[in-house]
Amino acid sequence: MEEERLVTQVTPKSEDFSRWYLDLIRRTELADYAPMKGMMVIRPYGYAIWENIQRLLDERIKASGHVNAYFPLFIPEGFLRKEMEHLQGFAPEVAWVTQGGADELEERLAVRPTSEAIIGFMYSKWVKSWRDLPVLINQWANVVRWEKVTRPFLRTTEFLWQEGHTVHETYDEAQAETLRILDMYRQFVETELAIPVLYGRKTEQEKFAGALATYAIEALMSDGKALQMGTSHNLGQHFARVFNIRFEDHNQSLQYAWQTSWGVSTRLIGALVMAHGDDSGLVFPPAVAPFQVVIIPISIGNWKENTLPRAVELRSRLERVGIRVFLDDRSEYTPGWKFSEWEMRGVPLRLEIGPRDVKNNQAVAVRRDNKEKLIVSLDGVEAKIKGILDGIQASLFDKALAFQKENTCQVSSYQEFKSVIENKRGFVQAFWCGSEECEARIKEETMATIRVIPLEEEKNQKGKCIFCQKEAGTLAVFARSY
RNA sequence: CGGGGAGUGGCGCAGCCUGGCUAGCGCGCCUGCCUUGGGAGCAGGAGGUCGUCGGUUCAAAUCCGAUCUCCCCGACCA
Repeated sequence: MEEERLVTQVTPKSEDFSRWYLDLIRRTELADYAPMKGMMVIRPYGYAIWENIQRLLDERIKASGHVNAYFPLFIPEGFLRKEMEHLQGFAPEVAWVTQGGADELEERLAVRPTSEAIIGFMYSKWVKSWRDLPVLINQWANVVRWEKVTRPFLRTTEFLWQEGHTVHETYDEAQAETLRILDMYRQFVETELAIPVLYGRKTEQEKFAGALATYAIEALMSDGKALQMGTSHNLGQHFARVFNIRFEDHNQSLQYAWQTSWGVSTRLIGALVMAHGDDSGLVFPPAVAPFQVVIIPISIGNWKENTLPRAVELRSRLERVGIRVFLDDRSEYTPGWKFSEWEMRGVPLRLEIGPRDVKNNQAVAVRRDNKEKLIVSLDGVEAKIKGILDGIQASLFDKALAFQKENTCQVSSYQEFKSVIENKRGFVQAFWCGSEECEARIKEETMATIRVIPLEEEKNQKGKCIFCQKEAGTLAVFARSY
């Protein structure tokens, strides 16, 4: 009880999840509101997480044969108009540049909401032969979507992301790439962010505007709502046909190319907050935490002479083995204040060093995830800390997985479906006949949408549609979502 | 974009209905002393043209209008 009162500037999570989320983000300095609608500043503590995400994901992107490039921020209106479904999907949220300096532009420029159009145009110039394929390019960029409703990290007018854009000879290759990336995202999110995901195909209603098929990873936040964390699209030949991306194949026949695109965004930071955070604040998995360890010297007596040097030494020992450490040697705050502060900021492991510890050649380690306290000898401390951090990473995932399992259920009647969505939330598996009407009516009546049709469920399933009772071959996963 | 709520020092709020003298309070911040193993104490101090623009009035945080931003609930979305 007393402990929960420590963080007085943040609404408790159990009391009001939405306010907890917003309070926490500002109080811990992940982000702050900018004065323009829907825009935010990602502050250094939040941006550090993005840099870790970038570094770790970029490694995976490159390891799978992709290279980085950069395309223009602006897209001529005519380019967006080429693919009708794409245009219709994005038109309501495109920001336009109509003027350059004092002169009105002849053709207005879209601030990219996504880059398929401009990249499609460039690819048509670069792809001529089967020997040019595959093209495997990724870009790290910002995009702008003029959304009606915004929320820090989850949906902002401008956001940062990576978008991969590939070109292939055949449908099969494009489809293989689409699924390979989906799996890469799954592994990345589960390994580095410690968030378990469901993955599968999106319905026609939910797919990317202009794609043949969209696949996504979806995770459950701790309020029981789902969050789409990444998407991978098989674009088919839609963009190739309108941008004329053609190549001569092995038989000297001219073919339209097959494409994919895929992305994850700064939304992942919001997911970290909502998936792992608790009443004491943020809880970051060590893999992406801005600081993995915070060292707090216990300031008693002439601690600057006796204790601080040991803390400094400990910091360099840990840094030498690649651990991100912050030594909080500020004398204006008490140790107790620092404990709470760094707990709120989600640092995975706290190391306390006081006179007792100096005498015994040890430190007191306190895990953020379970508040467990343990004495760690400074002999071989590097390996021990690494071991603890690995343990935290693993147990955060296990905890989130247990939560996901507890909050996933299969229902067989519409009554049950409505009751679970209304009261317990979480993922709800139910048979669906495949009709858009049933999907739409369910959404209208329950606010739940089909998050994914799990890959392994796509075949060999038989049941009755939860809504219309007709024969259904698809076991879909429904949830209310962000 | 529709419905509702809200903008007052960094944060959380009071004051507004019923206009009036120096715009208050808690936390935070600054200085000093003293403390420091779970958000210490005392003393002194700084900081606000009350979101913005306009109107009414002798006089506006307060009344009226417009506008910007935030939050909640819906329609749209990474």
